[in-house]
Amino acid sequence: MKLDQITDGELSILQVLWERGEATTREITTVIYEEVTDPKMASVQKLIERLEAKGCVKRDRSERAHRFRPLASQEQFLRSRLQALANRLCDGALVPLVTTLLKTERLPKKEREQLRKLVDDLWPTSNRTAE
Amino acid sequence: MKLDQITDGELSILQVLWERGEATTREITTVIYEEVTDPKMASVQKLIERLEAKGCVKRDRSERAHRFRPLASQEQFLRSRLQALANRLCDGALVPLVTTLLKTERLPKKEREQLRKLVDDLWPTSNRTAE
DNA sequence: TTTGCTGCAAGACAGCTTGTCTGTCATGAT
DNA sequence: ATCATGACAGACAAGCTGTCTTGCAGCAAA
Repeated sequence: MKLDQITDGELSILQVLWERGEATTREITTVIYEEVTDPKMASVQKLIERLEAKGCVKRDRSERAHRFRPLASQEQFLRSRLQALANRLCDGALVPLVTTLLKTERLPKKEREQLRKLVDDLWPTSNRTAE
Repeated sequence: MKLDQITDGELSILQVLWERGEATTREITTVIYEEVTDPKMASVQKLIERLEAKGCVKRDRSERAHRFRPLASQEQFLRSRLQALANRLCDGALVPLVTTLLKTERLPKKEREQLRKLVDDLWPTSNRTAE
C-alpha cells in the first residue's frame, strides 16, 4: 500500500470514502465537483484507478456501478505522512515531531485537557511519582 | 517565505545549511554529490536560486563565492509541514496529529520521560489536580 | 429489436514541476 | 595573457497530474 505516493487529487477521493465509508464514482463526482458530467466522471475514475493501483482502494464490481471502499484509514494515512516527515528530517524519530507540536500550539483548554488525559492514560505511573 | 512549496532537492540544500550554518555553492555541492563538477555546481546554484525566490535563503555576495544562510530553521520548516497536514486532514487542528503520534509510537523509556517532562513543564497545573 | 442512457476502460493530452546540463560572461590570480 | 573559478540565463527531458475523448458493454423502455 503506497500511502506515500498519494496525490492531492487522489487524497480528495480518499476523503470522500473516509467520510461515507463507501461510494460509487457518481457519488464521489457529486461531492467533489458539484456538476456531474462525463469528463468529470472520467477524471474521478482515473484517480480511483490510480488509487487502486497503489493498493489504497477496494473495488466491488458486483453491481453495474462499482462501489469503492478505502483500504487505508485516515489515521494510517496521517501516520504514514508523519513517518515520512520524521524519516526525512529526524532520522525517523517521531518524538521531535511531538515536541514541536506541543511547543507550537497555543492550545484551547479543552484540547489541552484531552492531551493531558491521553498522556496520563498512556503512561499512568509517571503521574504519581511527581514530587 | 514559501515553506510549503519546497522541493525535495531544495530541502537537501537547506539541510546542509542547517547543519553548517552557512555554506558556499561548492561546499554544498561537495556534501550532496561527492563529485564536484561544473554541471553539479550549476544544479546546486539553480536549486539555491529557487530557494532564494521562495525567501528561504539569504545570499551574501561580499565574496566572489557567495555564501548562503538559511532564513528558516528546520523547526519552522517542520512546523509548516505539520500545519499543512493538519489543514488538509483535520481542519487545521494540530491535536489529532499529536494524538496519532502518541498512540503510534512504542516509545523508549527515556523519550517517554522526556515527553512527560515536557508536558508537565508546559501545563504544570493539571499535574496537581489529578485525583 | 431498436433506441438511449449509464458506466467502465484505455488512452491521448497539455501544463506544470523538477533536477540536470550547456554556454556565456566577469573576476581575480599566476 | 592565460587560466581557474563561479555566477547567471536559459534549454532540456522526464515525470507527474488532472482532464478529456473515444469506444464499448450492459440494461431498461419503447
